[in-house]
Amino acid sequence: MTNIRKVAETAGVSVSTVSRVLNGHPYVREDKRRIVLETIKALNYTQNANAVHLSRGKTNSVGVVLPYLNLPYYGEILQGIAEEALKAGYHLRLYQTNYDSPAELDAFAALRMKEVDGLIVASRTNDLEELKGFMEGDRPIVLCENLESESLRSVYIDHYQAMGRALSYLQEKGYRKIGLCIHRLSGKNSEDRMRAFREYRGIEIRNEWIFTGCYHMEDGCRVLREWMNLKERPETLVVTSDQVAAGLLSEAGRRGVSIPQDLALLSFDNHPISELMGITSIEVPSRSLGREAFRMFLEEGRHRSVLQTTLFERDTV
Amino acid sequence: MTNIRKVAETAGVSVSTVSRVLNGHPYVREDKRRIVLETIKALNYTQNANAVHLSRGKTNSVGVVLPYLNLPYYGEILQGIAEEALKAGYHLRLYQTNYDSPAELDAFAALRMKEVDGLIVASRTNDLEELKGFMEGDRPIVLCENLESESLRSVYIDHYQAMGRALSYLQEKGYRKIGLCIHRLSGKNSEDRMRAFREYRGIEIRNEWIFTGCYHMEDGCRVLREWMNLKERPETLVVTSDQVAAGLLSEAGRRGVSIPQDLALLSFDNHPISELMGITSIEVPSRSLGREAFRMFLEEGRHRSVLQTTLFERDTV
DNA sequence: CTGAAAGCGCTAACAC
DNA sequence: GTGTTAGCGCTTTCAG
Repeated sequence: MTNIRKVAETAGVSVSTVSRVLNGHPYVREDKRRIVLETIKALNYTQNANAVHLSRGKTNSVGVVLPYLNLPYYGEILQGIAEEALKAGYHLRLYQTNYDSPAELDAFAALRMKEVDGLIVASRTNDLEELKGFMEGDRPIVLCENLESESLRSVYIDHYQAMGRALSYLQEKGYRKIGLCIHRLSGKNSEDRMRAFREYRGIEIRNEWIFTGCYHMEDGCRVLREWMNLKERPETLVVTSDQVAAGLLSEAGRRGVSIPQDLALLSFDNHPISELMGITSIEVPSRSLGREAFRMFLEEGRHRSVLQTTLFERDTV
Repeated sequence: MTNIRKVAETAGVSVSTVSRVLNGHPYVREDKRRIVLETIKALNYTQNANAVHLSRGKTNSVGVVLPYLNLPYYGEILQGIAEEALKAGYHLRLYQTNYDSPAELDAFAALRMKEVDGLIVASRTNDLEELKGFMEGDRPIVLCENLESESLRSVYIDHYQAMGRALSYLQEKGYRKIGLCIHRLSGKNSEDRMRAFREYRGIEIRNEWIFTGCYHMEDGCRVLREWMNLKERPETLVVTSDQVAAGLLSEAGRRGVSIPQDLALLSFDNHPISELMGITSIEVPSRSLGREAFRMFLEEGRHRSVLQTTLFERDTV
């Protein structure tokens, strides 16, 4: 167990001198610095991160809270966070929650326990007030949702606006009967989308045209079959992820449903698959969302940031 | 800054007693236990993880080293690891490397610094010998590649065998001229695949039929165009990921190339997209790979484990 | 059952 | 420039 004291002793200097060269502090004579460096190498010494963290009171790492890892949307957010973290010399601790409340609280507990310097929450299931209880003075929490708060930081896409835009685009194209494929009904982002959907005027919507639990391609296939079994069908579906839209589209091909003649599809994300399959999609800049979330964690001051969406017209509307 | 000592003082007991109730140790009288618990709640006290880690010499977390986060293969591995880690009460530290050598070494440095209790390496770029230099007595390193080693642990898919099987399947189907789409040429897994490809007898292969840098759908599109520009074309392509095969397939549709008549495709992964698009694919159980990797990190004893692949015949061969 | 005290390994204020 | 030393907050012998 070779520690800083041993290095100091064998190098014939004090621990503080060793600490200074370790941390690149000034005021160390060149010859001492050199002998310390040599001793470190000779003893094959490495700092103990936990001791450093304890002493410094921070860990240079940030926790990322997300429900699933195998969904492109979260993969991209994570990638964006990772890119910025790498630049800033931060590391990521992952809290994959499956929207399980205790698993999510775990991440917040880690914050209080000073295991992470801050938290980026890509999506959550716990109540905001509950979560606020875990706040620690200067340890930022960034949420990827539209939020007004003194204490929390928020990077988001205006899903209310994006949904409104989707609907007005469909309306312009002459569609009236509109259905929806959505991940879940709870959660700020989903609620914003739902609200926009329900409040929009001049279209026909029905509860049985709203399909929830749509995450993967398979869900898209399932929804198309359900759509076929409907007595009264919507003419078009707004789909909150490209993966699901891809499932819908390909199942439609198999079942002889013409897109967009029988059913139009307007999707969100604009990931490569939508371009590949010619799916009209509204880009949600998830990678940028991740990047921005990390920057917001790092920088003091900014507490709120909106990212813009872009419509890509292709062949499914 | 409410710490264990303060809790002890206000509860009127010693720090060790507080520590005992904190850690659920036996031999604490019920009334003391209760008063400690109450004081903890009253003072809104939380343990400092870094102090615990320092004192215990372990962090209950494992580092995961992988090149990219937005590739389904790695997403699934990560998901598998996360599932098992959750069960075991471990946390994940992410080291996303982009196959950048220093970024990868960072993870190994963290191991030496006792920031993680072990490492799971999904894919690496550094030399094995170099990495071994970072080994710490009892801190396991699990690599997702075929490896014989006393010190390292290995969970893998036999890519040599899987490739051989792919080729013999194609051969049975009457194909002779075979090309290859592969991620990269270096790396144990890729080398195993390449070796199987080169050593296989009775088929025609050419260097210009080997396409590297194939990760995403877009790469598949690109490769199809390159294939079209070839004077002499292979009749079939073995593709090391469904995403890339999907790109090839859809670009083929756009360019009027018939699959499998003009070009057959045999892919790896068997992720949902291959089922969706009817791509013949050899299942690589990446989720299980992740799960198994974590178990191997945790359990003493087992040092080597192979996972089997399964062929799913569909419409592209 | 309980407490005192010796670490765990490092940082940084302070004195020289 | 350099060394001494008091923390950082917790765990865990060891003695009682």
